[in-house]
Amino acid sequence: MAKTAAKTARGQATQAALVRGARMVFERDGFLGARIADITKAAGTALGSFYTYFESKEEIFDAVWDELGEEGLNVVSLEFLGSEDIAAYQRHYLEAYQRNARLMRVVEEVTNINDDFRRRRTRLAQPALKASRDTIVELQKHGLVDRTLEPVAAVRALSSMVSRTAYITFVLEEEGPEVIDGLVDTLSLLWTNALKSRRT
Amino acid sequence: MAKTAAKTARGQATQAALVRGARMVFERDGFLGARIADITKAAGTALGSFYTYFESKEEIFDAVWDELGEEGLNVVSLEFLGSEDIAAYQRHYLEAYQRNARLMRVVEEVTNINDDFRRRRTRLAQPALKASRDTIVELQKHGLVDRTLEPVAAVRALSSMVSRTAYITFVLEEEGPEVIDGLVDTLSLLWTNALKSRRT
Amino acid sequence: MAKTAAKTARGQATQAALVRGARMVFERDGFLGARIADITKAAGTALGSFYTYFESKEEIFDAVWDELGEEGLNVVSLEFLGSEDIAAYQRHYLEAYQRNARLMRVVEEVTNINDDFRRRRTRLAQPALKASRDTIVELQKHGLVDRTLEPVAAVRALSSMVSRTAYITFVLEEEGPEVIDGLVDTLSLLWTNALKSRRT
Amino acid sequence: MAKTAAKTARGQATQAALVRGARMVFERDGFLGARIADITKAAGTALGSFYTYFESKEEIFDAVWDELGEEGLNVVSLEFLGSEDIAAYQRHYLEAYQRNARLMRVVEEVTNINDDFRRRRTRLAQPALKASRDTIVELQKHGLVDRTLEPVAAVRALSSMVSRTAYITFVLEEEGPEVIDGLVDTLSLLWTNALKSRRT
DNA sequence: TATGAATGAGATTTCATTCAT
DNA sequence: GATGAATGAAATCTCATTCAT
Repeated sequence: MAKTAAKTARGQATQAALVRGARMVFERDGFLGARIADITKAAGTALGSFYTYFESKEEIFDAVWDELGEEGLNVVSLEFLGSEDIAAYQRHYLEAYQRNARLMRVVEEVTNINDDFRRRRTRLAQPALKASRDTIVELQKHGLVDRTLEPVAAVRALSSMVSRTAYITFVLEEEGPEVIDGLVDTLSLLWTNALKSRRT
Repeated sequence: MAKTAAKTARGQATQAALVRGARMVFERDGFLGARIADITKAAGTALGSFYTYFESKEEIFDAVWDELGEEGLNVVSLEFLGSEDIAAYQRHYLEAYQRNARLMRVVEEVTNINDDFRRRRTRLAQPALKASRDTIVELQKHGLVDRTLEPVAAVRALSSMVSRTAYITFVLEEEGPEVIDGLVDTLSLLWTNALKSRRT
Repeated sequence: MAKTAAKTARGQATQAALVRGARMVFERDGFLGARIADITKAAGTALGSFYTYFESKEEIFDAVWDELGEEGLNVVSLEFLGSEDIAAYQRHYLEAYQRNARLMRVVEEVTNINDDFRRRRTRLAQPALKASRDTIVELQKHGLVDRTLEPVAAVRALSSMVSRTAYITFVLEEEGPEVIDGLVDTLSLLWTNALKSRRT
Repeated sequence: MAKTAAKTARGQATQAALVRGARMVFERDGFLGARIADITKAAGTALGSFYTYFESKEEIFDAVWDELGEEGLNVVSLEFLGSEDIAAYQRHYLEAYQRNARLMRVVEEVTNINDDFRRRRTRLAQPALKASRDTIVELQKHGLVDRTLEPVAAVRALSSMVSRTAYITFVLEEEGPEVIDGLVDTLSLLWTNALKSRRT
């Protein structure tokens, strides 16, 4: 993806500084508001050096997003539904979201602006969504989840519920980590209840 | 909002043509992709006429959004929770979303780009959100909704679930109206189950 | 000059309203800052009516300037040099300048922008300047004015002294009528002394 | 003042070329008539390079004016009144004015158009005006200048006389350097006579 | 005559990207 | 590799003037 995989130590340092600077500027100014010149300034490099490592603003955003990828923020998984770790999983997700709220705002911005990024983000989410669906199907077989639910739609609905609530809470309302406990309680309860099969 | 309220019939026709043209161009090219010149071309007016009626692309987008406002797409309400009309309400919402999917994509785009618009949209949603919360509180009093749920968080979560699912289904996946029946079934069930208080 | 000499009473009223409105707007916004639309708004007429009576902003400025012409502000005359009315003449000039200071600022603006207006203004000043020169020459013959002075240069110098001092005082420093007495004293003295022939 | 102080020699050369080009274009077309594109064309740079060094036409005009500042054209000083150098000082001023007549026309244009520039020009003139006033006061103490003259008004009047005469002669009438001798004679005489205290 | 909507030429300004050193 | 100056395409916006009613 990156134009050049920096080979020398000096090169690697410059490239890393650019990614760090880019994250800073994106968080402060948004994607559209960020100018290449701002990024190189924040990185302490010359303007021209940007193009030694990246072809465009989109590409360096991808690099920033990659660094974030390991936080598990790309998708809300339902794989833990059967286990007792549901709450723990949700807490983990919400904490990561809150920590990266500024950047998540930009991720939403770019998703709605750039088709390539949207496709990439969607693609990356596929495996987790498929696993979630399989989990639902499995639980339906065992009568632990309502059998009238359409599995794919249910996955979309529940992961939307969690991710969008995180967006509203941490991006729009800019709440801090102190609200997480309450959120976990409410979301876990809704999630569990929503799926649980009823014996009339 | 509009710079000038056209006084003559001719003026009103031009203004209306511009709003119509703007909607067309926004749907086709997105907000950022739309150029003023494209809008006037679509409206069949001279470039300068745009500025007779609007001060900026933002302002004409507001006008387009106003026309959409009556569709009830600004917020998912929970006021019908207690009644038997839940499914009907959801069907109505989803049908409107599907009909306006192209524009809803742009609404999301602008929301993530323009702080003024975001604030305006959020402000408009407040009354419905408050009414939804009151409904939840009321139902909790009567034991019809789980009392351990935090009402505000629950409203956010459930309305997020519906609106975001609509976004994924009709904007990202570009599904047609034929999927609405199945969606209504699944969403109603999840929504009802999620909140229903359990005796055990 | 004016496109149309309004013939009907109604037309004359409109034309007069336009000139009045133009003066107001010129004083408030300057020549460049004045837009035709501002002028018609101030005059209470429709935009299009402007072009019934005037061909351009320059032309209506000429009309405003004409109205001012009778104030004798176009040139500082030295014709009263020989008489005892020097101070009275200067007082009259300074009072008129102070009364019309806002417009005189605009006159200077237009003079430096528009060659046609500059030529017209210069042309209008010629007779008074010639008369002033003749007066000087006459007084030199009688030994009342220093004979080594070059008459044309002297006229330029002394009328400049008065008009420019008025500009600095009333336009730049925005002084009120209360400073006129002191100014008249100083300017009269300088003027008289400057020219008076010396016996030594 | 300038947006960027060019760091490399190449940059400094470009910046200097722009200022040179601007002066050329201003002299030829006036301030309003000058387009940024004309300036860059005259400088032999790309349009965009203008904005590397200047934010606006006003700012580059300031730079041109700065270069002119050293000519002493900003204000007519009366500090040499007491000495025998009066004529020499006036000659120096008039020669500089004649040399820069084309630009002085534009300076007057901008002064009447742009409030910021007017303020800046006025501010720069203050020290010399104060020194001139002090000189007058001093000479009055020694009985060398008429004591009934108001010093500030006298300074305004006499410097106006010289600067405005220069404007009329070199800008409006476009006279060449050959008229300077005559002018110096007349202006020196007027100036000296005007102030000289009379015993009678 | 009066009205006010329509027109479009023209200038400014931004900033991603290239390139010479 | 690093530097930062140079480039120019592209889009916005203004407003004098025209024109249909």
